[in-house]
Amino acid sequence: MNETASKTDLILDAALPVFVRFGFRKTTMADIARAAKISRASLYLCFNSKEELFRAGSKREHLSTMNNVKAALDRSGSIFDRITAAIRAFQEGLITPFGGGHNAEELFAASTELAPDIALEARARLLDLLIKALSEAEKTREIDLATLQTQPTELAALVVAAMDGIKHTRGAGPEFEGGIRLFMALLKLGTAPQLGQAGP
Amino acid sequence: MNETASKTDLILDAALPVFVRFGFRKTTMADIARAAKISRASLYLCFNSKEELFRAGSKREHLSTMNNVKAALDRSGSIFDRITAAIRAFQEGLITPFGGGHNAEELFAASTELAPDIALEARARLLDLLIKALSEAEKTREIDLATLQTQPTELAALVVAAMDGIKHTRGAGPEFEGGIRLFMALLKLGTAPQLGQAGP
DNA sequence: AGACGATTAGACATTTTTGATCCATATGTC
DNA sequence: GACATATGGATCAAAAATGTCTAATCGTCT
Repeated sequence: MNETASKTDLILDAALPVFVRFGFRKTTMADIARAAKISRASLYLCFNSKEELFRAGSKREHLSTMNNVKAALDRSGSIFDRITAAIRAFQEGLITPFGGGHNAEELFAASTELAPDIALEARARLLDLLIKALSEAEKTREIDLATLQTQPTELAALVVAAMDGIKHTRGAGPEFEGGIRLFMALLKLGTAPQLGQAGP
Repeated sequence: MNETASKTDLILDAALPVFVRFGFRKTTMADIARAAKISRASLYLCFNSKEELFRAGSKREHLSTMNNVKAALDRSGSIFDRITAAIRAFQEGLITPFGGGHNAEELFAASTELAPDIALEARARLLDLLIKALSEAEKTREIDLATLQTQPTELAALVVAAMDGIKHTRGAGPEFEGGIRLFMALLKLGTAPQLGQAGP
């Protein structure tokens, strides 16, 4: 099979916990090589720099997370439950693994500084998936956007913004869950289809 | 009160978890200063070097642990229970805090390399306390060393050696507890007073 | 055995970080 | 004001990290 991909994956598997434990700055290529049980020289055969390695890891993590997000939206259930699950997957995939603590901030900073494109692309894709889900829900009359005089694109942006705001102000634990639940309840009320308004 | 002592204690309080988390090598004076919420310059007003700071922390930790060991031996109960508790206190005080993992080894190495006198003195004191406890137990006829044809000093040395060996071969978790329990049972049998042999 | 690619240890120059010191400037305290 | 103490920043030597390179080693294949 593709040996290079498998090799880099093994390295990234070993590197992730090291980055999580020590942060980007305190993690050395020697640390990663030791964790991956290869030599430092071999590390540079797969990745040309520490930054490139980190970017690859960040990309893989984002891809994996976005797959979970998409799966959550594709499952059955109400549009609200699916969006809630998608948001939870997004948060757990990109925040929780960096176990809340001293390193979380430093790692997040490194991510947005060294690989801003990856993080931004993931956000764009999340927005896109939400727009698609909301559009379909509107077509099937599960939700009604006429009351709010809005569109799927605008509403999806609000959802993402709310997610960000809730995460920022509150912590990342059960408080975040509560905030999301409240917001989703609000969304449900605002988009409830008006019975007997379907047509003439 | 003694302001310098209190100040250094505050610094050591802040430094210990940093050392535990990152190990000696990866911990910088800037890290410690940040954790203690003082400036690097102030740090050097209390400790002349990183090594001196580490030694002070190690010494304080050893003192605290040895107090617990002494307390365990001074409590009531059989000599075997008290020795078992003392050994457990010794292990938990100097090993467990360095949460089992990557840093434990590095920290232990730093301790025996940067402050070998402190560790050795603690061991000597442990031996001394055990000798005293065994001597008193012999006086009160709780144990009988005649069967083994030995003395408190020799027996205490064996206890320490066994503790070391068990810790070294087995891990530090419940396996250590089992090993100690077995050894103490052996010790109990070997030192059981011979009934009706007290004297003419 | 010999050839081959992959992997490695190790030396290396360069850049970055850290340890440690110093000073000029706050920040209170008497 | 006089005094002690804390701080940020400049500074310099020492240590460590990055990234490159070469020679040696290893395993595999024929």
